[in-house]
Parts: sequence; C-alpha cells; structure tokens
Amino acid sequence: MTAAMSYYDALDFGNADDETPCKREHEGASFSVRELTRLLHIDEPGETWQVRTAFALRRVHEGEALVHAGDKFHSLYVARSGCFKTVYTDLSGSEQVLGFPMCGDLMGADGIDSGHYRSSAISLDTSEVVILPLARMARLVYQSPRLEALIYRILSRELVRVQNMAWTLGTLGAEGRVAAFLLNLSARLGALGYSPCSFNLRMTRQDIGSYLGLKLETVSRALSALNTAGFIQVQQRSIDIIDADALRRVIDPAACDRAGFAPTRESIPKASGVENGGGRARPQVQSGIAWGKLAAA
Amino acid sequence: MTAAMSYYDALDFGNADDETPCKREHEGASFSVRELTRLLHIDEPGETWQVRTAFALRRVHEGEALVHAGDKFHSLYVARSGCFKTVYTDLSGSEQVLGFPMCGDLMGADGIDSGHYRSSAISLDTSEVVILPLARMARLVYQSPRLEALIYRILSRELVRVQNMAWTLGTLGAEGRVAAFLLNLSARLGALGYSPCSFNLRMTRQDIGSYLGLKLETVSRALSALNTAGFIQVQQRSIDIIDADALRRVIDPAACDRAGFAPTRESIPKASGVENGGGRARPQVQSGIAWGKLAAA
DNA sequence: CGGTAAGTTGAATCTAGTCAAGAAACGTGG
DNA sequence: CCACGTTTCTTGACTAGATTCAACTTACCG
Repeated sequence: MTAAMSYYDALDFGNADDETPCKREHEGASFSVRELTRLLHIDEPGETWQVRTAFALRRVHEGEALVHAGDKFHSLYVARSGCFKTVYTDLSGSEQVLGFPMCGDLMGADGIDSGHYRSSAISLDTSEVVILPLARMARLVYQSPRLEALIYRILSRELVRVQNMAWTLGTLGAEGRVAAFLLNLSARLGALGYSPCSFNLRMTRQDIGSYLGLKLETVSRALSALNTAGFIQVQQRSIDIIDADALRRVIDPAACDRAGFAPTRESIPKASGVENGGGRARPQVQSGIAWGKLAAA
Repeated sequence: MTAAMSYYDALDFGNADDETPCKREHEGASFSVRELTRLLHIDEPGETWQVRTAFALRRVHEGEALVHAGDKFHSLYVARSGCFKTVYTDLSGSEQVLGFPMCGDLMGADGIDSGHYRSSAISLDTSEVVILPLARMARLVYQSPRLEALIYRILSRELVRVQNMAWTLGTLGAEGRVAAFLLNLSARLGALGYSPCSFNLRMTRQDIGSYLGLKLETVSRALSALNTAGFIQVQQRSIDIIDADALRRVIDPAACDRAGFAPTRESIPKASGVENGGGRARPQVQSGIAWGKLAAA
C-alpha cells in the first residue's frame, strides 16, 4: 500500500512539481518530442506533435549510477549517447546484469509499478540521457494523444527485450548465448550507423557473463571457440564479426542442418584423451560445439 | 515500417471500431473499470473512475489459444479465472514457456510495440479473460486520467515479472529454480485466497521445465529431492509445502548459512560410488543440494 | 480393462563451473 | 620512457550438475 501511495504521489496529475528532483540536468541542453521520437525510432515523418515541451538531459560519467535500485521512482530515461548496464540486486547481495542499454534504449521502466526502481543503471562510459518525468509525460498525453501510444510502445518494447533474454537464458548453451549477444550488439550498433562487424565491447567478461548467466571463464572460452572457428575475431575487447550467418547457425542448429553445417563430428581428442561415446547435451536448442571442435574441423 | 503502420491503425484515436474482432465474447458478461482495478490489485478505495464503460469477457477452454504468436495485436487481456501458459515460439520451432498467467495477470502486452503478439497464450483450464482493446483504453484515458496510470503500472508489473524470471534463469541451479517456482505459485495462490501450502499444479513437468530452462526429468528429480528433504510433499500434480523457509534457503544459500543449515556435507555415496573431491558448482547462487544429499542427512 | 500420456528413477555422458596459474592490457608514479 | 601493481583476460585440469537415453510406474480416459 505504501508503495502504491508513493507511486500515486509521484504521478499525481494535479500539480506535481515533477521537475524538482532533476537538479543535475546540465543547463541549456534540452530535447524536443520530435527528437525523442527519432531517438526511439518511433518516428512518423508527417507527424505533428502539437507540443512544445522540451525534456532535460543529464550527463552521467563512467562508473556513475543513473539510478540506484530502491530509489523512489520518478522518471524514465532514454540513453542518448554512451552505454549503461542495468543491474538487478537481490536482497542477499546476488547480482545480475539485466541489460546493456545504449543510444535509444529505455531505462527505469521497472520502477513504475512499485514506485521504486528495481535495478540500478550504471554508466560504462560518459553517457547522456533524456529525462522523461512520468508525471509530466502523463499530462502531455492530453496535448498530444500520439504520445500515449509512444509510451505504451516503449514499455512493450522493453518487455519484448527481456522476454527474448529469458528465451536466450532458458534455451541456449554457452556459445549460443555468446553468439546471440554478439549478433544483438552488432544489429544495434548497425542500426545506430556504426559498423555492425567491427566494434569494441564496453563491458568486462564478468559483466557479459552475469548478463548471460555464465562465468567469465566460460564467456572467454566461448569467445575463443568462436574465434578459433573463424566466425569472429576477438582480441580483448575488440570484436570483428567474420561470419554472421555462422553465428546464427550456432544459435539455431536446425538452420545449421539445413545449411549443411555439420556440428556432429567427434574428431577432437580434446587434449585429455577421454574419448567419449554417444550422449548429447542441451535440450531444445544446442550449440553442438565442443570447446575445440570447430578448431579441428 | 509495416508493423508500425498496422499498430497505428489499430490504435488510431479517431474512429477505430475496436469491438469488431472480439466476436467470441460471451454475451451478457461484462466488467466495469472498478472491477478491473480490483482484479489487478490496483485498487484505491475512495477512487471514482468517472467512466461507465464495461469490458467484454471471453471464455477460453482447456487447450485453446487465447492469442497466437504472430496474430495482429488488438487487445490486452487480464485473466479472471483459470490458468494459462504463454509460449514464445522461435522461428525455428524452438519454444519456451514464458509464464503461467492466472487470475489478475496480464497477457498480450508483448504485442503492443510491433503490432503483433510475440507469444501464444494457451489455456490450461477452462478460463475467462477480460478483454481490454488498447485503442479503447487509450481513448478512455481522457475520461478517467487515473486509467492512464493503471495501464503504465500493469505494463511495468509485467516487465518486473519477466526480469525476475531472467534473474532466476541466470543465477539459480535446478532445485533453486524449482523452489522459486513453487514459492511464487504459493504466494500468488495465497493472494487469491487459496491455500498457499496445498495446491495442484495445472501444468506438466515438461511445461515447468520449459519455463525454468530445465528438462522434465530434471524438474522431476528436483521435486523428488525437495520431497525427500521434507521441504515439500509431492504426488504427481499435488503439492504440499511443508517448510517454505527451507525452500527460501534453497534459493538463497547466504540465508542458509545464517540459519545454520549445512549444505556442505558430503555424506552421500550417491549409488555409483565415485566419491568426488572438492570442487563446487554454480556461480553466484547455488543450491548446494546434491540429488540425494538431503535425504541422507 | 486396456491404451496412452505423464511422471519417476537409474546410469552414462557432456556442459559449464571451480580452482589455479599465467599473459596481456592499463594506469600511475618514478 | 619504463618499472610496477592492478585489473582483465586466457587457458588448463578437474569436478559437480544437468542432460540424454532408457526402463519402469502411475494416472487418466474412454
């Protein structure tokens, strides 16, 4: 109940001074609704937004937290530049990275319901975000009805993203997860106008592992395996995607079969010559790549 | 772009005949906004909702799909009775259960952004849902501003649910996941007025496994282990929770240490007397329960 | 009362985690 | 500019946990 009250306080339509807590916005900088829609890729060329409001920006330095888990909810944020990690912190200190928001991505939506943010957003870079005070957004809807649909869409989009993540964690093995991670990153960077096949990771192996439900060593091994297989080229944080289709086949062995890629080839002595027989491993979707297998093929 | 257009078609505020596709609603039955808020537990006693609209209901029989993945998005749904499973279907036929919505839970929100549902909702029971055509909801907001906050909240709530799921999949081992699943179910049934310690599962081991990223055999083994340990009592679909705190300790070994529960006791011959030495297993949070360990202690 | 679907259990195998030791990159100060 | 310590990353060996395959038991439904 108290959570519900605090929420309604923040979202009261009457006279909420929704600007108050945003004291760290750096001055001069602001963002129109039009620019916001472009940033979010929810952009209809002929659209008139009928509203002259501008949203404040905020700069966040590397290592700094945009929001802390547990903080009272006030605003949604959309990254405008830089890169973040959102970290869910359990009661007992157990953590997990839930995402790596970048330019155009939403943060803070998990705080709406309870009135408190559920995860922390930590900048991995010097970043800039657009501040969207929800109470103000809610009021603006009455001036620009299309804004309502926009809010629904960005919330739904975030939901789909997390659903996809759950699917990845639930069905893919280690290399599949890493491959999916790289392809996702590649696609997002490509959409932003950067090269989709050559980029630098902003996060550590540990962060990636936490995100993918793996240990950092496993992430490292998976990257090495994909490297040795010739699908990517890794050198510390620098990634080059050589064969994106091959990565897709790592995720989806069915497509792999169709394409004549043969993952069922037990040709590797695997250093410690145990020579195992027939069993297989993961259930629904499986990478089929033993650690050195692709290397030797 | 086409996806975006179809979305805006459905959500156009002017004159969308949002009732058309809901032909299967069974007559007479309808649902007021007031009742809806109570169902969703977003209920402020003194609230006046200023709107006399009624939402249609729809009955879904066991095995029937409320929505299919890929269908054009039209409405959100809130379960009023019964139980569903939401199934994400990958392009290559790989499936995963993303949730088991019950009374008061939202379905269909993953379709808002793209204009097409991303997952199917299949009834595990004879169920009834409240149909919330989004276009109509969007218009109603102008009659009852509080309705706007309600929509944001239910979307955020769903997001938090999936985030939690991702955390479970990413950090817990098999028994931890099963324990978390049972506790979650228990809490939800309790909130609905049913017994939180004695209930029947509506889903198969396979469905549970798909939901938890495990094989059905593993689910079965985990349930057996928790049963043998005396934490629960399982008999096929019938579950009795004997020691909820113990289940919580399975999820959070830290709390387990505090409570003097000793999971690090290698006393089990484990049938095939291999007698392994020292290593440990999962990363951040781990159950620490070998299959027969608790039985022998 | 059979036939089928669902659940349990066992044994062998494989995947990912653990422990441990180095190698490579980075920042800082001499 | 290089030595130095720290952090990050890589790789190896071994182990625990989850999957696979398979047999069997139990429930369910006409």
